[in-house]
Order: sequence, then structure tokens, then C-alpha cells
Amino acid sequence: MPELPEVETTRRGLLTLVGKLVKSVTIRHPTLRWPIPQHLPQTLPDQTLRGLTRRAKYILCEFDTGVLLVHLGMSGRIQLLDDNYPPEKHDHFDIEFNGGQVLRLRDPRRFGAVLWIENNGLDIDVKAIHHPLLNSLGPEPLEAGFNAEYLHKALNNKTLAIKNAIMDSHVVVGVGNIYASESLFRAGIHPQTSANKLSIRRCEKLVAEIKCTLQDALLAGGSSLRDFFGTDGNPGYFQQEYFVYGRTGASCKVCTKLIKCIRLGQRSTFYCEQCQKR
DNA sequence: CGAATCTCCTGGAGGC
DNA sequence: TGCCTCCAGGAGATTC
Repeated sequence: MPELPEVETTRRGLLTLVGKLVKSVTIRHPTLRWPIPQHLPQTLPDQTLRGLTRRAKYILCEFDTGVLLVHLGMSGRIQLLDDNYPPEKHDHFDIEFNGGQVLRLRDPRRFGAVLWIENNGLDIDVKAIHHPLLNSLGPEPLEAGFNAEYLHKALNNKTLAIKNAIMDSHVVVGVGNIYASESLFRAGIHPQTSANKLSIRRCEKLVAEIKCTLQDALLAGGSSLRDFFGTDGNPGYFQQEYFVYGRTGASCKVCTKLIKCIRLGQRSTFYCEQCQKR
């Protein structure tokens, strides 16, 4: 479900909680990708949510004594409830705040994660947090550090398909299966092109289209495939703007040729052979 | 080292 | 209605 636009949409929907005090924490199903720390129901109450930031597809919830790192995996979704409604089957984790609002994590496939990073009494800038999951991440796609020069250099020694390369979080974060196909279409680049064969000019085009695609999706409130909804329960609308994703056999919106689907790195990959060149 | 494959888990869709 | 197979937005771990 969630790529960068969906995670960012989720984060923004939770900003109203910043400054509030935690009342209680409930863990119903601790076995996500990694176990949810069992001490959270003791640790978090009476702490203030100091800030909410995002790095890659991780939401970082800054509390007084540490940072709660949340990842939505494939099927995760966070709801912001104004009351403590009865949980449903896959509602694994709640944070209840003073005033009654509840942050609720639902994740049927349980590929998501909730982890705790203790700050050990130090006032650490959340941007400078050290954690194995955060240490080797590439640049944020919407920031200035992700540019043609950077990408060209990062792809320099890579022979794998460009589509797989831009989905590698060491190269650039936040680009998942949907937006990889969409960005490559917009850039006119065939997904099987060897990463190190892209000229600096085409890197420039690809960088621009990744930024543009993610921005457009963000403005639409993300994409709703099956089950993405914002924290307020409203779906995103970007899927209505897909050029290629999920459109196998339909005609290209630009040239009318039929959209093709191949498997790359075990993932469905959609493209137009007329509009996208190697 | 890079690249490809495997893995975690549940649910929905489609075929029979 | 039931049973089977296939597929799904991520990404770390493992293997070659």
C-alpha cells in the first residue's frame, strides 16, 4: 500500500496530535515484522508527542525519552480516531492520548513495524538519529540532494534494470512499485534499461519525473489501491491519474499502443513500448 | 562487492 | 458454497 506519498499523507494527518500527552498504549498483536517492544505500555504514558517527521517510509514520532519508529509495510494503515472504538481484527497497536484521540495501527499482512529508539537522556536532533534501519538510506527524492549528478554517479557501477535501481532504498528512498513504473513512463525510459547506461540527460529527466510524480500523488492525497485511506478515512485519488500501473492491455494515454506488463525483480512492471525507450 | 532470490503474513480475486 | 492458485503497495536476509 504505502509508498512515500501515502506515508507522508498519513504523517500530515497525525500532526494534530503533536503536543498531546499519551494516556495509554495497547498492544494486541506484537508480532509485526519485528516484535513491538513490550515495554511501550509502561514507557509511553505521560510522555508528550514532541514532533512527527518522516524519513523514507518511516514515520518518526518524537517523544520525551525516545523516538517511536513506525513503518506501514505492505498493508499498514494508521487511523486517527476521536474515540476509543472497538478494535477490529487486524488493529494491532493503539496509542491513546489525553482528550480521547486514538492513533490506531491496522496491518493485516503484518509486514509493518513499530520500534523504539531510546534517546538516553540526550536531546538528539531527529535528523541525526542512528539506527540500523536508517543509517544506510539514500537521499529523500523531494530534496535537493537527489539530483541528476547524484543519480548518475549512484548508478555508475550498476548493471541491474533501472526500475529495480530506483526502488533500491540505498539509491533513493520512497519510490515503490507503483511510482517506479509511473516515473519511468513519464521520463520515457524503458524499465529494463541497464542502470549504468542512462546518460546524465536521462538521469536529469528521470529525477525530475520522480519528483513530479511523487508531488502529484501527494497533492491527490496518495493512491488508494485496495485499502489505502488517510488517517481521516478518506481515500487518496492519485490512482485515477496512473499512466501505466495496473493498465495491462489498456491503451496508452499518450500514443494509444497497448500497455505491457513484465516481471522485474519479482514485481509487476508496467510500461508502454512505444513511449519508453532503452 | 553486486545481483537475484527468498522470506515474513493475510486476504481478495478468479477458475473450476 | 468451497477449494485451489495466484497476486498484492516493502525490504531485510540469504545465497550465488
